[in-house]
Amino acid sequence: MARTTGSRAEITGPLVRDAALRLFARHGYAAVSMRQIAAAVGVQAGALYAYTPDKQALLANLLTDHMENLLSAWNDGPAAPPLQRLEAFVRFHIAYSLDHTDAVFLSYMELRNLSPDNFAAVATLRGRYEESLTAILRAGADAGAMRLADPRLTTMALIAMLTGVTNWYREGGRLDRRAVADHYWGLVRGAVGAG
Amino acid sequence: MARTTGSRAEITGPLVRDAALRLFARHGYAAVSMRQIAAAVGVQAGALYAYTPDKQALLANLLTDHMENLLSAWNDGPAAPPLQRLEAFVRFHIAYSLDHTDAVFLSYMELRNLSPDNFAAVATLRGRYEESLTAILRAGADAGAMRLADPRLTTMALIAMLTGVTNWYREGGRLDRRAVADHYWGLVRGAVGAG
DNA sequence: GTCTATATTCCGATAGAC
DNA sequence: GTCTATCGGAATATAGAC
Repeated sequence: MARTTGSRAEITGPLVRDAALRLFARHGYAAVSMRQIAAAVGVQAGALYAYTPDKQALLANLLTDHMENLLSAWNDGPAAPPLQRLEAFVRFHIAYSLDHTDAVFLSYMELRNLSPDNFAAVATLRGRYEESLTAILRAGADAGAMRLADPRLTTMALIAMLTGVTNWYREGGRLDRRAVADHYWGLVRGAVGAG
Repeated sequence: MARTTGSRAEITGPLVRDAALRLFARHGYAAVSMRQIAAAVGVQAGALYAYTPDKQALLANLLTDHMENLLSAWNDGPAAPPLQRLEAFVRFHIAYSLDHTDAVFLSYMELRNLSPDNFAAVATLRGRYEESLTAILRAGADAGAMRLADPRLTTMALIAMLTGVTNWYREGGRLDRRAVADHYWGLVRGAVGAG
């Protein structure tokens, strides 16, 4: 995979990020060396420092980008009925998680390896995403379409349940994505008392 | 914390395991050095090798022990009504998870750092625990006490939801353990169609 | 069982040539 | 922008004294 010298900034940058994301998710941030990332890209270790000031910034960048992408991909429809909004959230969260397994895994696995500043930034974004689900639940409870004891606790419980799909789902397995999402939506609907 | 020389095998062994568990959970297996573990215990790094052949075995030992403890702590009552068994499982799983946060976190965070043999051993134990929940769900569905589309998927979903409590619960927070367990049981009951 | 000392390897990051 | 080469330090693990 080694190449002779040459300038390919436009493609090398994303390749570095892709390789780092994959390796960090697979082996853990601390277990992956800059040399391994470089080898996966096909350059020497020193070349990576043209794209990131250091290893820590590389991680922080991956995590904040993931959270921002997640937030901008989720489009709530505040005018729709709460149950419809909730179903959309469930299906969106599952699909997005399965489409970005590495980033999802990394972003609740390596938060502890972020500097305080970077951690705070990611936590804020995550809080905003969680709050968007809480708002749906509150609206549902207020409208009488859902019956739930604690919107905040329910938010945490549901997100953990939905994200957990990445731990066991395998493409080509017994259930396809549609079937999985249908089943999870059934569970969620029951959990919020809208069964 | 450094001590002068002396023989304290009986207490040092557990101290090494405790320190390793805490540090691995906090910072990640790869990020923790044998020197750090030794410093936490109050010995020099070389002394650790009287208790473990290497770092990898230390991790494997912690994870298999955790799974074995979990399995032997859980006592199902197969004769009781399914809903009662399910409630007992929910309360047990939450309580046990909150009592062993570090081990729980570690055991689904550092599986990837196990050798294939050690991984297979842990996966088998985990599978047995999961199966004990699946059995309850099947019994509930057969008895008509629960309404669920897929016992296996429901097992994975519920365990992820319940384990997730370790991500946000804080002692002395807005809700105490009892209230948390009550709310989760309400969510589970709804999810399995027994609301 | 624990210490000190060390062999060996690898790490992140930088310097300077091209 | 990428290379080669290297600095300074820290890692796991071992050897031998006590």
